[in-house]
Amino acid sequence: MVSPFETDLKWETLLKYGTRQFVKRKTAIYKQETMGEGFYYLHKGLVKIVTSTFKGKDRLVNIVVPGQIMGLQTMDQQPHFTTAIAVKNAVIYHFSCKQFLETLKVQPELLPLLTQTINQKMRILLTAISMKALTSEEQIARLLLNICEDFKNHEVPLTQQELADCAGLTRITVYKILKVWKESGIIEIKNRTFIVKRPDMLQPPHLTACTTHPV
Amino acid sequence: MVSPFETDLKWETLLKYGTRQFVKRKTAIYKQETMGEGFYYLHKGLVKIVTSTFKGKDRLVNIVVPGQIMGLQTMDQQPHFTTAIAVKNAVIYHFSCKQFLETLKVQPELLPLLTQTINQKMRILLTAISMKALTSEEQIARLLLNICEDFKNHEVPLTQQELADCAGLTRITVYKILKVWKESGIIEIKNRTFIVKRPDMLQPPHLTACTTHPV
DNA sequence: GAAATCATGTTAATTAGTTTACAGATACCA
DNA sequence: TGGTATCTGTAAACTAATTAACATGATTTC
Repeated sequence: MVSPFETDLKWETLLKYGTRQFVKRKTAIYKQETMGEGFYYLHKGLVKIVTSTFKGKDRLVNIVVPGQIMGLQTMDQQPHFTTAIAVKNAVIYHFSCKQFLETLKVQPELLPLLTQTINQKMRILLTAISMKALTSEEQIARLLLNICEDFKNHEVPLTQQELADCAGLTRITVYKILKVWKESGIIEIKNRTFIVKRPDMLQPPHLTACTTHPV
Repeated sequence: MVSPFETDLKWETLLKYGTRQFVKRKTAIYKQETMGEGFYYLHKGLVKIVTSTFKGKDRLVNIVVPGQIMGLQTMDQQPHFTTAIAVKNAVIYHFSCKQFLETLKVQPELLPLLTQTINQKMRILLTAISMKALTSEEQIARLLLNICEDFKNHEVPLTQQELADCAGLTRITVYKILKVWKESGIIEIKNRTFIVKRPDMLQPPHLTACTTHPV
């Protein structure tokens, strides 16, 4: 699931404590089950957070946009329970947990920032769970809307497979739905990126009219 | 989802800062969308954490057993995004966020306790998401195993409907699966509580043999 | 610039799970 | 103690989504 919430947190002020790293597209920043010695701030680029489910199928749980934090799980000396992969070349800052905890002691006003960030992640997960009560069509509609909001423009830099992984559906299902939307002019597909032309048509009340089945 | 993890956190040492409350069965401790001024420690009883999904269907996201914390969302001055309902008469301790943050300033060694607790909740949510990759039969199997582990005995104090709400399935589906398991002696149902007789049979490799469909 | 890899387009068959509907059992309350 | 409410048992029909399979088009990569 993609964050339906704004990022107005101020991690930027802490960048001086972090070490900058450059990450190439398709490279993992951290991997599920491995131990990490800190967390990351995304400065530029785009990162997807995936989790390998029981059957080995990946599930895309979160898309991290610049200004956001990832990998906080290691604050707890626990292995990562997700994998972070750059979908665009990225610039990240790494923070050591130990050092962050030290900083926190002298600057306790940072704590709200931490709890806010964690709560946001928690909400994202909970939203992903709630989404399962919707039809696949509604799920993908909300997904696209959230992504659009995140990117401020209406381009969606995800493949059909990734969209499917977001919602826990198959690529075929996603394809069928997108096809209908393409035909009715809600979205446009040109060289492998979607552009949402009519976000209003993806809003809940409008959706019922669209059926995923041929007449 | 029910916690698959142990609780060896030491919130008990902080009880002196909390105010004790008694909660009757079927009563809400806090409600989704309402503002809360603190979080809760469950001392005795049993509490289910539900979230109202988009279609109004409830989803049971977590079962809180004694020794655990609930309602941490309000640390962030945000409304609760879940509802907590006692399923057994409960004794809880309420902590004011403000006061807890003050305590944290003088006792920074409490921070790991907080991050551990939050991480645990996060893991629970993520597990619930991952479960969707499994068949409904496997989901319910894992659910029962987790619940058994949580309660240290093999009795499951949930209705079929609640099990269904845990997994995001319908009661009929749950019923069908339980029926097969009952017939093959894996579980026993007497006056509305399940007892898991053969937890081993619910382990992944064994499960494939059981079909939910009549021969 | 050719080969290999990856992403999309499309169909048909299958199936798992939902919906609906109702009867019987058990608990609760007052 | 009776009545209401809640929970379980069960069947049949339906449908949405999956699986499987293959063809075409677009990028990487060497």
